[in-house]
Amino acid sequence: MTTDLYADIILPLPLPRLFTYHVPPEEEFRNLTPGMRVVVPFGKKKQYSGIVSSLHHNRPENYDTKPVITVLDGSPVVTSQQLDFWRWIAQYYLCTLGEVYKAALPSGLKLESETRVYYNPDYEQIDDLPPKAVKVLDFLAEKKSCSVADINDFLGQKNCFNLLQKLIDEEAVFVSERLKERYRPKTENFLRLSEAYCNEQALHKAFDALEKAPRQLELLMKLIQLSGGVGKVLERKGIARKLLLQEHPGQASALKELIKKGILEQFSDEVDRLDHSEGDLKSKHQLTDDQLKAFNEIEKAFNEHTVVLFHGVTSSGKTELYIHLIEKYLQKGEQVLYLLPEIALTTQITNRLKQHFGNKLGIYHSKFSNEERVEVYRDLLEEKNYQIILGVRSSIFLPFRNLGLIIIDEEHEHSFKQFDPAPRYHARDAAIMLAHMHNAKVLLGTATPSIESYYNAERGKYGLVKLNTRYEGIQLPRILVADLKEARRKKQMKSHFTPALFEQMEAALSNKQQIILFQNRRGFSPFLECTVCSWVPRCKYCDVSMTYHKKMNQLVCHYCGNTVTTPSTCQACGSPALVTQGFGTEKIEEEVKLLFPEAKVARMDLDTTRSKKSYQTIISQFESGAVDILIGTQMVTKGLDFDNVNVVGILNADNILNMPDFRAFERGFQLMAQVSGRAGRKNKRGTVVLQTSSPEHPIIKFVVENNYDQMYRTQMVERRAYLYPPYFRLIYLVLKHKQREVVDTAAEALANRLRAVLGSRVLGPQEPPVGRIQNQYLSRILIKFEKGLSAAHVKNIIQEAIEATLSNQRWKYVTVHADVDPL
DNA sequence: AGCACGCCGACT
DNA sequence: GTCGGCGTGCTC
Repeated sequence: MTTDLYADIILPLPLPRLFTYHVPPEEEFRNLTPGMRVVVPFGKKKQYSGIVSSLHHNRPENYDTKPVITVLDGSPVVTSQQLDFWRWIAQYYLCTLGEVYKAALPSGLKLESETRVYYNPDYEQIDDLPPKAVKVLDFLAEKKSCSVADINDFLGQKNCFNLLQKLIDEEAVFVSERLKERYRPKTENFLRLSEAYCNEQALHKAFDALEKAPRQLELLMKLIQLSGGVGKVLERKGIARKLLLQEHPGQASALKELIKKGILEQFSDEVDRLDHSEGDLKSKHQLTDDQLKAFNEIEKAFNEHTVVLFHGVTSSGKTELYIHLIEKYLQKGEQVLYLLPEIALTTQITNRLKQHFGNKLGIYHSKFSNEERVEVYRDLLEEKNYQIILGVRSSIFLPFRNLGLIIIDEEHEHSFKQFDPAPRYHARDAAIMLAHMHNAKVLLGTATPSIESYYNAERGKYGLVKLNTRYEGIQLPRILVADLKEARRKKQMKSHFTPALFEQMEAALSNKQQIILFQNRRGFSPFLECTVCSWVPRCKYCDVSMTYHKKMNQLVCHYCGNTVTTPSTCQACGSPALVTQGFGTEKIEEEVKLLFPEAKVARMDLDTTRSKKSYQTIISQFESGAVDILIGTQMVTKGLDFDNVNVVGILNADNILNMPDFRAFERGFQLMAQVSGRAGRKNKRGTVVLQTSSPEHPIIKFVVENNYDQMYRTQMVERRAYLYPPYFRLIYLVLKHKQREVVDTAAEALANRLRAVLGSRVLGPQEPPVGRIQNQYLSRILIKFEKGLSAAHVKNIIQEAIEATLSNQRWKYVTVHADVDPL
């Protein structure tokens, strides 16, 4: 123990430990508290902004500490409750705190270290320099400073390091690490009366003076009007320049004159990027009797349970019920988090909530810019406007102070689980933990509960409330099963359409009704194939065939993003006979256009909805009736309500059901039930045509009967028999290395080590479906263990086994990551 | 994960 | 002879 102060810092790195720095005695660090951001040196020249995890007086024994350089905050940006939550995530999902930090803070609050190069004005050239160096020096002399990347760009080469080193040795330039604050508040120009004119008398004088300048007078009058009258304008609150000129376009010069005369003054101020406008707050609808009954049951269930599963059929008006519930919590002064899967967060739902809650509603979404996300974060931190957050997965990391309720809509959705970068967390499960920490309630809402949640509800861990009637008596759609095998045998198929679907589409089009076609593209994306030798183009870095994108005439690897232009000849045999295989939404779109040349067709999938705007455009086009047929992937199933859709076509149910995954049937049921729910609105019963080669498949039957319970029971029998969730827990361990041989032996060694303790609960190692990604070979171990075994205990065993295996010189450079509760 | 150091092949 | 490839090891 010393009197010196040390800080354990969380750095945004996938390193397992925290790093200890000493805190200098200066005044600046007097109020240093866990949760504040600090800048610390790391390695030879890097600087990072880290989060103070804890402060203590224990001097580390084995190394000298470096000092904390600066504190970035006057008060913590991460609350102690959040830190506890981070620690739980890291421990439960077997990842580092640094990885959680990276995922939890909007990148605008994470600083980036950037090497700056500065020109030395005192430099006098003595030796001769190579011409390139002179060029760089001239460039720098003009700009004073720039980044290393800028010099590379300027020279048009990849690496200028040697050149730069020479210049540094010459003392012609110097470099330093400068941290760049990435978040800049947005500012706007405002106008107000200048001090000198800030009384009625002076104002009258101004009016007189402007007698001969009607435009300027007009502007002044407008300013007064916008301020809310003469009395108000004297308060000098400031009116946005933009707003003032909006009504008097082209009068910037008149405005300039007013400023020059000293009547008005212009100043800039920070503005919110987010819309706080109240709009017309609409009062909520009355709940129907059935909804009200469900509402009361939910309230009652919350008395006994933290989590309640709300199983309401599609179109039962769940959102309306949520609104009533949210209001209750707001009245108690508590915050509400409303979680939605990424793809479901459409303007439809945001508008609806905005109408009810106005500026109390904050939206947190990946399609929002960094700045916007920082503003939501800061707003919550400072407890300003927002009491409800409508957000995606990552919004569980926002700094809630007083969370009362978390609604997780479409609870069954797989996109709540993060896959690729760690932390591989499930937002639903993590949110339940978060609720426990805040003593809040959780409502899981869905028409097709996940087996796990339904199981928890059935055995009494969660409360369960059902709502089986659709809003305004809308009938459930009629589901027709069309046999693909039979239609093919009888040669009745029109490309991918059975007669049944084709007829329904024709009928709908002639009745001016809309159609949604659903094609699940996963595992069936279009690729190129040589008709002569069957060669298929594959990614250079990954073990997958490349996906063909017609619009861009490119082949794209969906694993690493590598793109190449489509080859015109086969790379194996030189034949030009390359054809596309497989069909995705793009192919369907093309066919529909041929089959229904009169109809207007739109496509909605990952490719067409990259931006916030394009997504919106497609939806509003369909809403307005400008589009007759909408073709899409999963996206079309989520949270969209259209009034005029009468036919929904599921083009191929088999490729959902035939996925090599124990959840394939559950998923298939959810998907088909959800798509079907899009059919039929107010006064007409919709039709769903379900095309399949196995019409007798039990899941197809359950979908037709809308029989969730039966589906659940049959699935539970299988889950028990084959030791799957919810009876068992799963953890995947994925090993990576750039040599096949090294990963394989490492995985074998790790599996054996685990087997020594866990026995037959350890399966594999096995090469995953895609065995190589970005030139790294993969191997996977599955650990399956019964609910009775302590998960924490198993995780300890896993961590020790990984550590022990990697300590062997041979496997030193193998990386291992865990996927806890994989989907 | 970066990033530097260090030890070997292909170029002025 | 150097440039620059990537294997190895470290970061409080």
